[in-house]
Amino acid sequence: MLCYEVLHAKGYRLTPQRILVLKTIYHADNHISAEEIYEQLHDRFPYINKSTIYRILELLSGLKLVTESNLGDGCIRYHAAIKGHHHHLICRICGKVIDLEESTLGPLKASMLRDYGFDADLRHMVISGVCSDCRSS
Amino acid sequence: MLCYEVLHAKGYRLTPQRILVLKTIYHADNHISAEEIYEQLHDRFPYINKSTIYRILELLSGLKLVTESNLGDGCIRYHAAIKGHHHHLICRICGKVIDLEESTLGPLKASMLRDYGFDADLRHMVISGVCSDCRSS
DNA sequence: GTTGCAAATGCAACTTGTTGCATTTGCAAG
DNA sequence: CTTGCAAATGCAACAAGTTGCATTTGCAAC
Ligand SMILES: [Zn+2]
Ligand SMILES: [Zn+2]
Ligand SMILES: [Zn+2]
Ligand SMILES: [Zn+2]
Repeated sequence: MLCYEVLHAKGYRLTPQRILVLKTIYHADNHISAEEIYEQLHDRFPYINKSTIYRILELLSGLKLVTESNLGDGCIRYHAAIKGHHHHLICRICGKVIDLEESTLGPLKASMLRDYGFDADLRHMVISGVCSDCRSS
Repeated sequence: MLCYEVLHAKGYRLTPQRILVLKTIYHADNHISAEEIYEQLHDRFPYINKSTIYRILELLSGLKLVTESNLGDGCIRYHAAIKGHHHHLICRICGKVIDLEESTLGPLKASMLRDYGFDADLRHMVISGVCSDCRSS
């Protein structure tokens, strides 16, 4: 897996805990929370500590190996960056989630750069609002 | 203050705690956190309870009397909606904050509506990235 | 001004996430 | 295969935010 090489190249150790967290995020169907990662791993490997999980997630996020997103359920959720980027529209009435291609926000990124010289990090945005079904009723 | 009328019109009681929280947010120079509101109020009115503050903020936010935003310092910060809306670009290198007029994201809002029928709530976005100064160095 | 009662608050226990520090360990060098 | 040591982890205490429930109170009706 490419992630291991990134860690090694930047001088970070390849510990069993880091490998387990990376595998858990990679194999998760959807976006997974720190708590869920901890629960899954602690069942099989009781020696794994909660604070270690949080520190590993902070590291992986800083290295951009995983993306963080706040889907509005009160916790940060993680996603393997290697699986690609995308955005979410979340309906605040019915909770439905619409996924957007990363490229959808290309014009926005370009206008930020042109007007403000600001290189916006738009890899995994979450936008709240009301979906078409809920608007018509 | 208009906020009181909104509360009354929707059938919510006008309690001393709610009035104090509204005044504190309105008179805050910048975006203020729940913890800061609690500290300021608890100094002068020791009977005020922490959980009450959090519940009031949740209510005011739901009624759109205040806007929530995560400026990346680990807590949600609040802003009086009556003072107007805007967006923030935050540089992840130097921490500088660039404020945007609400209208800047008008085209984005329009394209969400046109392409997905989604009425996006873009009143107070926070976008992370790298500012022009930090990019040139 | 009383009264009645649902709404709001205070309290305390709890959950979730963070931090400082002692111990352990990945891994590079010999 | 050892050794050395900075990096990483485990632990326990802590901070921030949430929840259930008993008590209090805003306020509308009389
Ligand atoms: Zn996503
Ligand atoms: Zn909906
Ligand atoms: Zn703001
Ligand atoms: Zn900068």
